[in-house]
Amino acid sequence: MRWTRTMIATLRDDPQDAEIVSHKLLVRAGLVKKLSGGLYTFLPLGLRSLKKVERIVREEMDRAGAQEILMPALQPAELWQKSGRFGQMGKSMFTLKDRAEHIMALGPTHEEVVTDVVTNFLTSYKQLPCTVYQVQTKFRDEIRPRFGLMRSKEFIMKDAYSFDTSMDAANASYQAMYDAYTRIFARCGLAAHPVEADTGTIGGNHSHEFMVLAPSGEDGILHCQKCGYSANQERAERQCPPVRNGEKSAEPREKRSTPGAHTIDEAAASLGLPSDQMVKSLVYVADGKPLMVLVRGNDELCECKLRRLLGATSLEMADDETSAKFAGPIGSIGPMGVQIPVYADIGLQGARDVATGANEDGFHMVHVDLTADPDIKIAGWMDLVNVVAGDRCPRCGAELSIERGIEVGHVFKLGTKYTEKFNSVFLDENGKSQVMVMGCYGIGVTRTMQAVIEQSHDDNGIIWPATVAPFEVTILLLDPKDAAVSGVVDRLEHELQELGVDVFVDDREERPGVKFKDADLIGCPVRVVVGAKGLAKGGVEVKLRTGKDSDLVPADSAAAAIAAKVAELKAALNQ
RNA sequence: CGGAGCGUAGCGCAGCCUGGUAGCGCGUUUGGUUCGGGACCAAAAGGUCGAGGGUUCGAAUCCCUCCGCUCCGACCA
Repeated sequence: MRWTRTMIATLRDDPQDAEIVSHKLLVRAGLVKKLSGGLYTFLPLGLRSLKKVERIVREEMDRAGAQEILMPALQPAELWQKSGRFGQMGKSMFTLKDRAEHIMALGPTHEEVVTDVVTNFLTSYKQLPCTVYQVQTKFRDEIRPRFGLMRSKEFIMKDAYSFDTSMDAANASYQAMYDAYTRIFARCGLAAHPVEADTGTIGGNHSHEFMVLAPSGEDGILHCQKCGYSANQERAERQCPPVRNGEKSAEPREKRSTPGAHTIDEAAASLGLPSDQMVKSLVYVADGKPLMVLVRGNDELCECKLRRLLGATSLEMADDETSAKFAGPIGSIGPMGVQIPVYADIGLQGARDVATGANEDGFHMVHVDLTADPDIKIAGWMDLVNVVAGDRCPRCGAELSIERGIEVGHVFKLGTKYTEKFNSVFLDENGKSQVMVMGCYGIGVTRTMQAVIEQSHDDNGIIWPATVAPFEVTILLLDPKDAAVSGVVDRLEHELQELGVDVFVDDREERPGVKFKDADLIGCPVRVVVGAKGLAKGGVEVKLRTGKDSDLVPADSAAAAIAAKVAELKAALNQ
């Protein structure tokens, strides 16, 4: 392909609306063009990379024994009502009506459709296990699209679904996908780390996310250097330090004046207590119902854990008015005598002498015994806190560290959540009807492509891994008007194509500096410079995007040498 | 949706406070000189100043409403 016949516009300046480096580069290198918030056109260069990621995904899915299918993006709402997710997904699902006034949805994911499909086809244990997948555009009405392709309203996802006869068999299918994912990301040149994750609205009981570490990542990942435990902050656990109780336990509770103290730190200072002997009491409203949560003074509540444990769709902190109505003014809340359910973090179990708000502005209560106090009713003890760096590993007790990550893939063990609702049964060896066990597996293909850039770039531009670069080789035609030079380029281009190399020629009538800068920006792995100067010295100059110096290679043997180099680069990633 | 910011040429921005001729850099077109890491000179094309309303003799500028975009939070591949 030739630059002058390709729709590429490289930009010198960073786009005004891009924040993270991969988003800037995506736009500057002319890979995508924004149509509107969360909606992007893939330009020729960007599409080529995207297709390469897709190809790797397909190869690995096929290798793992999955079959490619293609399901409709447009789906009847009834399917979603059947699974019970219509309300749950409602806000983030694009819905519309057809001319007969039937409510339709643009698929944000396909558990419902696929379960409906296979229920008709998979009727015997002899057909199982079965895994199907598709590469398709998904639609999600994101609350806040962000960072270019990272979180967009329309994106390309590879979604796979496995169906098995038993939990054990399902675990094997899960493992096969897990292994395929590991290979897919490695082949894309990405370091993606599997971490234990929250299953969210997809459901099921066990899942792993594949995370690309990056400061711009939207998730926190807790990691243990010692034993290798890794988990998304949304679900990470910890070994809890013992509760700090007072010197003299079980004294009668006592109200103390704490004028002006509204934060834990202020109250702790006022009472002369350490913050981990304080109890933080928070009033929330979950699906319209008020409740109270208690965590240690030095801990943060993890709202997503609370939401999951309550099974709530909406969850927000109560406003001042609501808080005062059911407990006390914000800043002085406590669990004594409240008429709403109170849930406490497991880290507070055994707390016999702690301090809380007194439900009265300017007062706190000390010597509070959470278990024995007759005025305190704990509806449930749950893991509710946000685990942070410095907390102890739940497995081995070593100190946890935290990093940011981009979620490029997510694998779920779903159990029978969907297959039961859709009555997806098969006949086993004994002719007995059984419900299939399901798993689902997603890769954000467009996001993966951007994650590659996020992880692999320098000040000059993108550094594409050879497997997913829009082109493997860029030839810079430095003196387009020189017939000898352009003759060499024509031949080299042709020879490389014959050898199966993706080659791109910058044939613009630009000064060399411009071409060098753009070549670095676009970032193809091998750069070949063909110019009068080089030819006079005896050949063409071959340089890797990652390297510093270029090799002078005789024009006649250049194609073979370059093709070998490309093959080597790809082999290193594909092993 | 809550909080913050922005919207002026394809891109990046100034002008707005203090109302009066629509401006700069990059890019684009033409001509010339250049030519190995984002050249220079000259000429040119390109604008409903996000939209609507109001104030005013006069609005990019002041006021109101709406829309869009970006950032922080909840959602997620």
